Amino acid sequence: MSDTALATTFRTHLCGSLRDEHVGASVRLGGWVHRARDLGGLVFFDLRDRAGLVQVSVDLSRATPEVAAVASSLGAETVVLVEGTVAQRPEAMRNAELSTGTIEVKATGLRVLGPAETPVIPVARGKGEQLAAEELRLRHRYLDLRRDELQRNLVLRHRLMQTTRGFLTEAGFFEIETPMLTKPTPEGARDYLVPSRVHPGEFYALPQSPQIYKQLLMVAGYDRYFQIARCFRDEDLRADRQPEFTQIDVEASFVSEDDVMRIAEGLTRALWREAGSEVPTTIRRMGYAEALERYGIDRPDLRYGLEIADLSDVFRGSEFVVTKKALDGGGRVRGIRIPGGATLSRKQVDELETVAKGAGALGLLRIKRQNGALDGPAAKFLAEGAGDRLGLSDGDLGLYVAGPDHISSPALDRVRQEVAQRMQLVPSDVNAFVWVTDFPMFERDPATGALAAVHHPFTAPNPSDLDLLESEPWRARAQAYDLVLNGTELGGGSIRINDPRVQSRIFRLLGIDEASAQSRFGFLLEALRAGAPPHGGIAFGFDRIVMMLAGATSLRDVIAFPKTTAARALFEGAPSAVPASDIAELHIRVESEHA
RNA sequence: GGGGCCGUAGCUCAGUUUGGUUAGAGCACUCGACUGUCACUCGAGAGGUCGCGGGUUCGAGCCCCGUCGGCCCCGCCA
Repeated sequence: MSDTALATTFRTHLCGSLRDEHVGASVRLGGWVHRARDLGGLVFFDLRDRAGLVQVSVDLSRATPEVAAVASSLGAETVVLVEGTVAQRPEAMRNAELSTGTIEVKATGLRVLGPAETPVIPVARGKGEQLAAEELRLRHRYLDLRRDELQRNLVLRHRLMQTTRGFLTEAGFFEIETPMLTKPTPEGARDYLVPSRVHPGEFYALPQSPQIYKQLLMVAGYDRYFQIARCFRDEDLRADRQPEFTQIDVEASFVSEDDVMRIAEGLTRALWREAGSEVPTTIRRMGYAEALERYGIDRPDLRYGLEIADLSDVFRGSEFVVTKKALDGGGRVRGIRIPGGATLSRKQVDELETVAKGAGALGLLRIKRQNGALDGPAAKFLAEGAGDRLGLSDGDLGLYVAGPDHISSPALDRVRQEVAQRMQLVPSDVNAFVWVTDFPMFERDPATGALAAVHHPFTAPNPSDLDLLESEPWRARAQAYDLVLNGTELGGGSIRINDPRVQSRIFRLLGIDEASAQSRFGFLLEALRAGAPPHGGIAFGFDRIVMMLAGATSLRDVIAFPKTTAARALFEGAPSAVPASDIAELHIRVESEHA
């Protein structure tokens, strides 16, 4: 954006974009006083706007009394109008840390446009000075947002948004908005509910995602749709989870999994490029089963090895009680080999065991090879020569979990991640993208034993597994895919069911009877009966992508006005109580928690 | 719903282990000095509900109980 375009009645240029080429020019600038240095007869101050900082100097002996008075009483964060001339700085007075450091503006006019109280949290921070507490940063967000770091993040967010629009528009997608006041959904995350004034006792829900609407748009023939959609989920927060968040929501008709993945890769490539990074030309794919087998998780971090291996055979026949019990019970013994791990102390390995136990494992078996010999509680129970099949080289440590896969996989996943972090095996400059495919259609609710959709109930089964749906539903694979980067899920999607008969079968399997399906998803079933093209799509977690590309550690640093971990907005103080009359009008009653 | 950490001057923190005189420091702020600074420098000064409530004690920033707020994690997030 050129300065000419940003010139206004008040200003001719932006502070941060002045350069040597402007030397001699008369300029008018508006901005915030970043920091002032009053030397007595000479006052310097740094003036800040969205483009950056520029130094302004005021020679009090030559200034008018009015200008001199303002210059010697400048408080931080005051908004001022500066008139002056851009001048080259003397050689020795240049500041290499500023992009405007070779010049300064010699002020002839200086006026306060917006007086400012001393900021309650500092905007200008000294080198090495701590950031104010996050609570205060959120409470006084307009001050925190003035900081260069947050401005950079939000500008990047803007650019990524425009890149998304540009790329998808170019690819033939239409940006179409869907309602924010929608129908509550009984499963999935908890809904944010909005009471209806006109319909006593009835509620809207804020959308958890525009899922059904985008399918309706496909039925309606729009063929390719996208939306940068705000979504809401009333669940507890995390550093990477906000109650209201933004998805890049994409859906297309007459597509296969490959088509959606190709489009998604193109978008990802465009986004990463906009942020100055590259995505490999081909993104590898890995089946869900393989991901769980080798990494213990469906979103593996492939920046490092430490793969999980099945060592059941090595332990089979051993009288070691832990492994024997697991193997006899139909479980397995799986583990990871840590090259050079024999140097880990007893205490360190105990801490890894705590991690494994935290994930549900009963314990963490350890065997190390030192000076050729195997050492560890289970080692002496191994049959002659069996230990060699553990694949441990001298100095290695093997860590094993015995038991059923649903215990050992998550436990080994966490151990693997912990080891990688502690032993600094995670390269900082590698982007390991992977598509995880062939998710199962269903999983069992551990409490009730009932089938639940892994993805969502509109996900299409793999055509070759259609016959398994009723007989062995847990073996049926879905046409679903997740894009994973460095162990983080960037987005996920699926081919949807476009045959109403298949949709009914899935509902039945999920224990949703005809009447309930009709009342909950009737409008979708009806639409599918009206002639639905094969369609599918994907949704990306936009905030999370911005966070990664900005190098931020919290979603709050890439959202202008985020909520706290208790889902409060500290600046405006939401949520808040409302007048009793407003509540009465909505036909609802508030009960005290301790009534 | 559960676990952990944190809350002392406007801001960042020390002081809490072992209760004891008037609660400190740096930055910011106010006043004064200073014409080449860029985290300006120098001198002086002002600034405190130790988150809040209750308890123990002759005495509580410090110990105990409760509560509010923030952050991190588990559960939860089709």
